[in-house]
Amino acid sequence: MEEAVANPCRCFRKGNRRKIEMPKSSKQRATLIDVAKRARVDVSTASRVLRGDAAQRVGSETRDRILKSARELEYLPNSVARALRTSKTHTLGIVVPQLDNPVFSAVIRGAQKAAFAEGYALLISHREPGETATTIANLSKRSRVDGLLVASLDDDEVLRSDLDAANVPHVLLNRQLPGAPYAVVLDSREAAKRATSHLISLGHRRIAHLSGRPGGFNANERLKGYRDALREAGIDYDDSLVEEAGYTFEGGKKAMLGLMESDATAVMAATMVSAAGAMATLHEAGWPIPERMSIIALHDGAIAEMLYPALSTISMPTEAMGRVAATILIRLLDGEKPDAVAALPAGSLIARASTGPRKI
Amino acid sequence: MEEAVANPCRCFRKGNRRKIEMPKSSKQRATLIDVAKRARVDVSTASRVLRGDAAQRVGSETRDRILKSARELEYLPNSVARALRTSKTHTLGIVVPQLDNPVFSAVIRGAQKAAFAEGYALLISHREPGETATTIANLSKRSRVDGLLVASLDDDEVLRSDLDAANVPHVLLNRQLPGAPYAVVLDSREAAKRATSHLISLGHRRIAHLSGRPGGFNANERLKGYRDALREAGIDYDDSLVEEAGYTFEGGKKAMLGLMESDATAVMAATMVSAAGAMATLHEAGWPIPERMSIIALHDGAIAEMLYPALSTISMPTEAMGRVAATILIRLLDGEKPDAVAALPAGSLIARASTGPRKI
DNA sequence: TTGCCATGAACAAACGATTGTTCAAAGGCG
DNA sequence: CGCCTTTGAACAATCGTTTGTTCATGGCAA
Repeated sequence: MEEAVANPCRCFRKGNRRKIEMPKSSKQRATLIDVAKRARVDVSTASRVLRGDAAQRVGSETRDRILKSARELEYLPNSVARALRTSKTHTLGIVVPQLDNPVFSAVIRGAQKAAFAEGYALLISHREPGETATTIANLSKRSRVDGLLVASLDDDEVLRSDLDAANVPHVLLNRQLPGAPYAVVLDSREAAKRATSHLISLGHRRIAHLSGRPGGFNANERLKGYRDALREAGIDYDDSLVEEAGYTFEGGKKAMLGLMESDATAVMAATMVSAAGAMATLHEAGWPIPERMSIIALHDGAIAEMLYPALSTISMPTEAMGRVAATILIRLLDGEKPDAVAALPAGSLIARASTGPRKI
Repeated sequence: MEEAVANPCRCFRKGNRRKIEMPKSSKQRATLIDVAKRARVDVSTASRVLRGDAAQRVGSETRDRILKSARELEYLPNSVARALRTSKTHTLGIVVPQLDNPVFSAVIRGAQKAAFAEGYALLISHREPGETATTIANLSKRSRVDGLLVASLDDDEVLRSDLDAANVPHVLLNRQLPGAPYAVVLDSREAAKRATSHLISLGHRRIAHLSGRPGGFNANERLKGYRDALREAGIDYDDSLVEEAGYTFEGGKKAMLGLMESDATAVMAATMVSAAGAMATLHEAGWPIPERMSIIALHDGAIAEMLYPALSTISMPTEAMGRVAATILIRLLDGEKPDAVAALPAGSLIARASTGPRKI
């Protein structure tokens, strides 16, 4: 019944194709076949010319005819057909745990730019914390993406098994995982050290740390940097000054509540968002920043300027991380053997109003 | 004959396939051919069963064999091949002007969820302000996406011609464009009215407005809502109190500078980001918020809580906008005729600390 | 018993590109 | 002047699905 409706179209198109040179209603995209037909060559020849196949020699006159024909028809290769034949989609997937965190926005932006520049598209997959592995696996198993850029706050084992199931080339973002070879990491340790040193140089001695996910790769690195700075300054490490805040506003708020019981005069937060939470708590309690409590965070971004007082930070090349990760992944897909781990240096101190000399 | 010599690889694989049931190194994904072979049916039959083709009757025994085979082989259809055959990629593209704006993050999240739920993937394209039309066109012309979700701050003509060039179904986000039928819009007018009314109810009479891109669809709507509220309260409209701030932090900062010359006691900002800029200026000048200047913004989000004082807002269903837009687009692609414009109601007032009674 | 129709499944042709192989003509060499 | 090597371009198979058609079979009515 519907068949009767659906059928004539095909037949019409077919017949039309064979008889008339340009049957397509200009709305219809031109295919390689159209180009070849118009240039009076075989599609294989047209393909080789348009792809710039060096192995095959083509007469310059023929070449010109094909090029001209393609230009006139505004030919653009159909990437689906190409993908099927070559089994490369020229699409990268990026998996992020939260979309509203400015850090991830920057990573996505960087990845997008690099991918685009290399002729790749970027598929985005927002993976809710509790969501199952299907997200990652689905993208790859149905061969929608050639490779994956993965940012995850999940436990090692969970992530590990997800990636195994996906069985697709991948580059980890700011994280290392035993068995997952490729990663781009920021020098969080050095950044944490610089942040802490800044506070020390302002005269602070009792410096607290709002840590990320305890046991996580980054949390450990940052803790190391924090201790490095203390050690260099001859300050004893006191683990009661380290409070878990995760990477959320709420986490920062709660953690700061605990820290206000201590004698800390300054805080080094793992990320801007948790720093913002800490500042909210301080405001509520009426503690002046930085007079009563200095605060500095890792990562820089627009919101650092929006906070009051403006947040001092150690900038981190997050956009570059996205860019580099995408580039590495593409190299990998091209069969090259890039370095397994790309370490990006920490950025510099951006001293704003949230840090000041110790007053008490 | 020569084939045997020249083509060893291919032949080997072919022969192998025919003899052994599961030649693939388990790393290799199973294809429909494998499933059919294992179930001893033709691939067309397998296809019809697995896709649930109602038009074709299949013996229940045969059906079971195919289903079982697919299960055992962990068959997942190759979406590229399917896309080639059906010319539907089951991929949506989303174009956004800025990735770090929390409003767009929310839209993307919503779109992602809805798309995913319908079996679509989401391709993201960050379109830098000055960037040429190629972004939009490239996604569609190479048939990578079936349709586009478009958020743009560009001028009507620019956007118009970009979309024309792309020639692909699209849904506009929070914007209407003559000639572009489908759009999801937020009720900015009502939101602006509510925000302004809130300030009026606090006793303010001289209320300034930080507007968006003047002449833009949203800026106009918001201005209307602002004037609606003033009119209802019997307050005269004074266009010297309307200052352009765009949608940026810097814009908000500058605009507030101008407003401080006026006798305004409250500000209604078009967006959180420009409100944050305005607050920064006030802080710099030492004007207490809300004592000397109340401020409220449209759209709610995490940063409203991070600002100091916490920003009062009229929440807007931005995530829903993404969700609805994706849903409409998919309906459209399914050949349905959804309503051209989906208007989402404004959210409610979230009164925080940045607005207070008029003091002077 | 013959003929016909429904049923269930195989056949085969696309979708638009890439790429290994073959083939005809032209050119060089002995 | 004929043979053999280049050179340039066509031929054809294939990627994994979908879907219009055809074909064999068995059951039923005439």
